[in-house]
Amino acid sequence: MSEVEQAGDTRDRAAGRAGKAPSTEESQRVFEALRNAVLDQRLPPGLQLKEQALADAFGVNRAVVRQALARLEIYRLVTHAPNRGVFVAHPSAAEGRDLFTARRYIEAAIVELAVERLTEADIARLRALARQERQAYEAQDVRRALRLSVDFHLQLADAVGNTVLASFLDEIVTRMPLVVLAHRRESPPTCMLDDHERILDAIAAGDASRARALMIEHVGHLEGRVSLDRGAQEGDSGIARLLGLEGGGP
Amino acid sequence: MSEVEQAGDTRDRAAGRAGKAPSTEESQRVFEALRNAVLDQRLPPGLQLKEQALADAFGVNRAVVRQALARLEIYRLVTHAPNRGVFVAHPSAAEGRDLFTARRYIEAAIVELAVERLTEADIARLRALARQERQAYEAQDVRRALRLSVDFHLQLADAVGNTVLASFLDEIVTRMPLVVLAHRRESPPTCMLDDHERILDAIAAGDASRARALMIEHVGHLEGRVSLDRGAQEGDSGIARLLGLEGGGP
DNA sequence: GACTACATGATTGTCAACAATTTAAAGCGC
DNA sequence: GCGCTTTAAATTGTTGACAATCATGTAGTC
Repeated sequence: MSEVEQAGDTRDRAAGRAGKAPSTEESQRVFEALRNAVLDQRLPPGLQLKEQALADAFGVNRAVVRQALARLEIYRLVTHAPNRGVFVAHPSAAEGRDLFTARRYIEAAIVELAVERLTEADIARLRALARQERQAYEAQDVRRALRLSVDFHLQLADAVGNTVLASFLDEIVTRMPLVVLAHRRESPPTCMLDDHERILDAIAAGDASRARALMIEHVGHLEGRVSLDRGAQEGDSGIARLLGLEGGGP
Repeated sequence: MSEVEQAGDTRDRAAGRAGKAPSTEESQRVFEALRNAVLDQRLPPGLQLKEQALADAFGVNRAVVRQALARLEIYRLVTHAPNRGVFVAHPSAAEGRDLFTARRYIEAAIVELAVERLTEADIARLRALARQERQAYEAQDVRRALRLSVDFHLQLADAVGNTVLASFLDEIVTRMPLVVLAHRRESPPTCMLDDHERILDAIAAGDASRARALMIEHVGHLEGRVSLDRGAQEGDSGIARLLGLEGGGP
């Protein structure tokens, strides 16, 4: 298995944690495909997902697609307008803020538990992952780096062993890409090349409060990449964004 | 159904937070009915939920029931065995521990935010709720008290205003009754008559760390009502419990 | 008597056709 | 040309029937 499949592997395991449900197996396949598309930011917010088109594309029945879409809706990845169809979600700024706030608490809890529960093997594995990620960044392969970054967070949660917290984090990171797409700012990314490795250092050293502080700071770096200012572009239907009319201050 | 509908009001609002999805409206109804049944501990873990029977009972199509069951599965309220059916979930001791651990972190986060964000009106409303709950306890109406207790936690999360954390707490408290059913211990309930009111006092006083400590202690009281000892009855199929053969030490 | 093989009944999974609703466009009067 | 009504296409929502799978009970054999 090459590197791409390797990343895909961990992602499927992560998906398995949040939405274990092997429902009908077919709908599971469709669900994960769409979910991965969201994670890779291939689906623009607001896009309509038509049942028949998806059924044809996946070679399945409309009922199967319907079930997959229903699950996507529960994870807030799509919104369902009765009698009109389902559309890729367009999270509001408020929703984005809530997600980041929740993420800070969840990730803080995870690193706190990580200090107690992680084995040497876990740390070694995560270190390798973080190294791969930094190499990808240095090689300008942003796509792969982003993927590895997500995998790092999910695998850390996985290693801690709390299935509930892991599923919560999984839901959060799955919804994040849509927030980024909807509220991206063109400012340069804040320095966060070795955030993950420094967090691992603190965990390995058994320094819970430092690990916690570093993780919260790290989430802050991520949040810096989007603009979720209160009242900025609240409640618009997205047409302004689609036409590139955003960014104008009040 | 007088009482049921009464409590159903606040409960439905809580459900609306977690699973907004008005999918087909019909399946929403079925979903909430089953969810409320779990919350009231009317469904014994392990019970099979047959599609046709539910469809007849609710006067809807099997497809509608199917959709509702799929959502219940995502919330881990039921487990789905392919080609065999869905059964009321039977959470393991490990799952119960994970739920309580996660709950401590989530509730701690909520009270921390509550100190900053709650208005006087919020606190007054919650105080009234807590008082009702204590009166119910004193009147020996355990059922109603339990219901009001759940409502207190959900409404507190609601008042804080973070939809993500609120939905996480909602999922946790919804799954709790099954844990209690599966791992109840007959020990007397620890004193927690005025836990909620004391937490409110700390919040009103702006004492975040005290509110946090009280909430964590409160969750500890709740956890004391079940026995989730490691390795106690791990992985059994539930037959021992059904026959009343549990409780024998190793 | 215990175990295996088989037949039966029940339940879930899949599917295509039909009905209801909405969106878009064409037609028409002003 | 503009606005309203009517018509048509496209899409979602619903229903029932059919196929696949599994549990149960029965007969047969060692």
